[in-house]
Amino acid sequence: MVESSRITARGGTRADARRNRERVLVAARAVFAERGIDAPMATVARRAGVGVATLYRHFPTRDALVRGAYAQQMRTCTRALTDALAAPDPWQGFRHLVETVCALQLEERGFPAAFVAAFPDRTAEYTRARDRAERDFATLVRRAQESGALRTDFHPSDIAVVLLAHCGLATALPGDGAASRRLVAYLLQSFRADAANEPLPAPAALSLRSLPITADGPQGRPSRSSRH
Amino acid sequence: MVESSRITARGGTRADARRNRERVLVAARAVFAERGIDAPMATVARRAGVGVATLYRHFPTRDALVRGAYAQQMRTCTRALTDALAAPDPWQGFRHLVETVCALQLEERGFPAAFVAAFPDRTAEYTRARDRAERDFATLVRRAQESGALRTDFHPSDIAVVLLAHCGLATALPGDGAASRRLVAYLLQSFRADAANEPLPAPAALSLRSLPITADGPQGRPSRSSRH
DNA sequence: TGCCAAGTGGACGCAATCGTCCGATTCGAC
DNA sequence: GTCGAATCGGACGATTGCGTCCACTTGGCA
Repeated sequence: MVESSRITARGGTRADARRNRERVLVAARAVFAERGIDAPMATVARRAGVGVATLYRHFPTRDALVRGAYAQQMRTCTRALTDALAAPDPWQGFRHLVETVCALQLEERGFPAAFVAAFPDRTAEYTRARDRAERDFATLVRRAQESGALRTDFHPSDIAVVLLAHCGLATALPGDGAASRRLVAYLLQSFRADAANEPLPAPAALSLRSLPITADGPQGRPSRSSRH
Repeated sequence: MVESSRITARGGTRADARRNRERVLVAARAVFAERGIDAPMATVARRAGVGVATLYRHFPTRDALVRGAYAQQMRTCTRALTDALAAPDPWQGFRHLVETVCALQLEERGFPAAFVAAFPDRTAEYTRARDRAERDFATLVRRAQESGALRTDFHPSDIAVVLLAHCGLATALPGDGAASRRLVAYLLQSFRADAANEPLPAPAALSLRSLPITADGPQGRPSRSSRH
């Protein structure tokens, strides 16, 4: 995984190309934050100070751009999962993981949509990473349940429910930390074993990979017409 | 306000016009369910078997069409609130209200977006209805808290958090009853007074009317490019 | 049955966005 | 400093959706 390109001495790509790529990513995050993940590609290019063709050369599709823009955040998520597994108290690890991912969804507007959009991604690398994340998370859940803190009827697929719900909230109220924290706190409390006073309905049993997001995905903004 | 048209005896409008209006509403629900609330107006018109101009005459803006399409569901919501207030056990009323609205959000795809989009509506009628709903709901909350079933730190604005989160879930997983029920069950359990084992963060204190939805609203679908 | 306004439908002009093509420019090795 | 190649950026044609205009049809009262 070291030999991706070896033309120009070190780094592989030309210096200006690399610089432009970075500029595009910064601009993409800014534009996505302001106008949503559907913002015109040309807007991103203009903000980055590059031409449209340059943008398309670096990122042939919108998905590629989105993935590139939030790669850092995605890495943070997987690291949070690793940390959670390493934590001495599995419940604290679990709790911290949920809070971290939700905070991430909140702070970088546009990331929530990118996050759920990445689930069904077919890229080999992503498939592997996702499968591993699923396995790790299931392990974390089992440990937290064995420690007696997490209710035993919590199902690993519940995390998808939580993330999708929080994604909806974060998208509707961008940057509203109070609402986000409130929702997360309610949910975490109901996940505690000592809060389980009633049986739950059957788990949704979603596989992260089977989310039908890309099929038609979250529907667009309620409206914005009245331009007359 | 009676003499908008007085040519045709009873009803005010001509029979075929009324029939077309109904056909448009049915088509709108169908199309919104399939392609989201942003579906082209022309598609709705075609499905209804009418021309675009006819559609625009009945519903000058997309918002008007959306409002018309889900007026019935909105009425169901307000009735559910009335019923909840009338219920002998305020907690059961509260619980039933939440479940009803969420079930409604789930069954009629496109309704969730319409529902949250309607919050900041400036129509006089809607403003009045919304204010009344807010007052009634606050009353319901107070009663449920006094009965000892609802935790005392539940804030009326939490309902907005719940509905937005559930809306996100319902939009991402249209028709997935299992996920919806699961989320609602978790949340309802955490609202019980006997589940309150930790203090909550501060409430989001949203007013339904101040939701910044229309400003830029829920961001579009994660992507769908790759048309090449 | 005949009249006329309300109602209807499709075509049209406008605007936004997409993704590609091509000439000009810049990089960096020699 | 020079040259070849990679890169750049704007323009372009195509597609899609919006909302209006206008000529035709239809409903229902006289």
